[in-house]
Amino acid sequence: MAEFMGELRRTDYAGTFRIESVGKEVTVMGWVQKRRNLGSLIFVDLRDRTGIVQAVFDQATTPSLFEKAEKIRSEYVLAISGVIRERENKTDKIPTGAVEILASDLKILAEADTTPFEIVDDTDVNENLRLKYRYLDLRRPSLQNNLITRNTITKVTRDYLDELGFLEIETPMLGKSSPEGAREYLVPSRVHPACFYALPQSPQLYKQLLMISGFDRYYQITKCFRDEDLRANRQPEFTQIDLEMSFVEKIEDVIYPVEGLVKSVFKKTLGIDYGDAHFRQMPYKEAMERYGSDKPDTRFGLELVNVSDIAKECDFKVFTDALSIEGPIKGSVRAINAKGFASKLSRKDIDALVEFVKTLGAKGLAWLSFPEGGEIKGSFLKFLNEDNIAKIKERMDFSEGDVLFFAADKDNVVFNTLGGLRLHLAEKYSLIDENTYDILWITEFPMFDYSEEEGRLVAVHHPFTAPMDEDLELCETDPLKARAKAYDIVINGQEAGGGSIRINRRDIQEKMFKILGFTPEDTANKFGFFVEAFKYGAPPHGGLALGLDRLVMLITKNDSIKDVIAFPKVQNASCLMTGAPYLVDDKQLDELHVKPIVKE
RNA sequence: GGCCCGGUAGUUCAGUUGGUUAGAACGCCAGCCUGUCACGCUGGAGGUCGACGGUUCGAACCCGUUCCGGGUCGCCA
Repeated sequence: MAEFMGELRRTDYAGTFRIESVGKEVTVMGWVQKRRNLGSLIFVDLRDRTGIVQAVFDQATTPSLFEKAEKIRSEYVLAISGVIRERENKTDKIPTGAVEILASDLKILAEADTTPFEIVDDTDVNENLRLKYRYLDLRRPSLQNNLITRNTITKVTRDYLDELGFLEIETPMLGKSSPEGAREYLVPSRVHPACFYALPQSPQLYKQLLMISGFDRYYQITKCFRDEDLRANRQPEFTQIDLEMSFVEKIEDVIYPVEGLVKSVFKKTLGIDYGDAHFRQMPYKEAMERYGSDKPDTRFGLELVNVSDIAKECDFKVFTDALSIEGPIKGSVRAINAKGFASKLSRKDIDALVEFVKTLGAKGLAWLSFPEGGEIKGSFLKFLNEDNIAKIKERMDFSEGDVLFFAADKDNVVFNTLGGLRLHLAEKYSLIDENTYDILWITEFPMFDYSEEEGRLVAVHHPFTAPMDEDLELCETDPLKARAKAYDIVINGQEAGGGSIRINRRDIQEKMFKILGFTPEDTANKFGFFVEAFKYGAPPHGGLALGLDRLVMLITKNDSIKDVIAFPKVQNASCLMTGAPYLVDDKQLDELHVKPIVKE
């Protein structure tokens, strides 16, 4: 039977004892990691969030206590009192391995059924089961440490931003649906039939309004919601470190303080000191052309090279067709050189890569292989003449041992294909040094993108993003070439955050709405209160949001966002532990004016 | 919505011409054991082979459907 704590109170955490602790009278409380019963000597490993300490129960000296200890099983909750003494046999497997507690009192605070899986750090238990019993999975030290690191990061963030005069201000969870952007979670209103709140995709509008209110520097560590499909690094509810600053105009006005924050986080969590140098900035165009991605992983090569001019001279229809594509997005032929891969890639491997790129939207992948001491071979060699090959060799630095991959299509498809291929190759052939952090800014994003689906221009960032001063005119004359004062911070090929300088001049804002095809009526409907606010004195402002979960993931070197969130959801946005979302009573639906689904 | 992968004791897995009573390891239970720390030794319990249907004398295995989960593409201003 479980007992009360009585007079016992914890004096120390289990993981804190060292050889210096010898002689100390202590009381520890925690869970049983392991019990080893040797007959008339019992060892109990007691675990709390700081670590494990061994307690000893000796039948010869404390027979009644020993009898009680015989009942102990894994994951029982115990209070153990005793004196710290040096171990006869020390171990360096745990930090407390030089000492142990000679138990003089024991209280069984809670018994425990056998857990559905063993609580050990290096587990290969199925994730579903662990998520169903998330509270048990969270007992594992690695997950505890992830959440402890997460706490360190938010603490450092608050300290750092507070130091710079930022105010933490909360904004509503129940807001108004805004039509652009990600799909929103909606909450039906009881008192307003047929009306819905939307959970925020981000506090974007509110934080800009706070600037208009004069709060000057705002931040918030807040939940955001997006009703889109999940990925390894994407959850339906996630946390952003969201900030906004007034009286900023250049991107550096925002970027530099954020760099300071990121550096502070890396220093306090990993001890990595980035010094005073700024993170490097790479224009969007360069990122796309060199890496085929706006979130490039620059820890390895395999860079893209434009070979359109050479391809134009070939008789290869795939190339010439791609190059004759007309429309807002032009076609191109680009290639990457997998240096030294000729011996690594069999014909079968290459065929697999061709299949792989088809999942990225490519129609195919042309290739040339130059084996050591052999002849060049490849999928379209017969369409190349001597001159073509010579030019390719020179442009691509193509020599013995190399394999070239060519993609020919619209630019966006080519970038996606080769960008995806280079990541795939890097991962498959371990080209990345996992112990380094590569941090850079991507800048000069385009203002607009052409949506084939809607047949119009759409804002790449959002409609309140300021254009670069020198591109103001381009917005009207050649909008797809206009660049924005927008920036993303990219860490190890992951978008860790992004933001922009906002438009605060009404004339420019109106121009943007016009280019996006919003009529004054549209504008009033979609952003009425927001646009109106700008009439009453909006300071120049800008900001950014960092994805806290992704930041914690990167710093704790986890591949899955679930590992850094206490109670995450699975791919279909359900929670395996609680069963959410679930059916509700018809009565509840009725109150909310929502009709139950009638099953046929 | 598309594509790929997975589902067999509590857990991780094995299980081929389709053929007795479906195995192993760990965990669990019991007994023995005073220096273990992956304790050891002996014994034991534990299975709707995800579900449904079909083929067959006979299905964990073959076929179909379906459910659950993972990854990814679309999507994510």
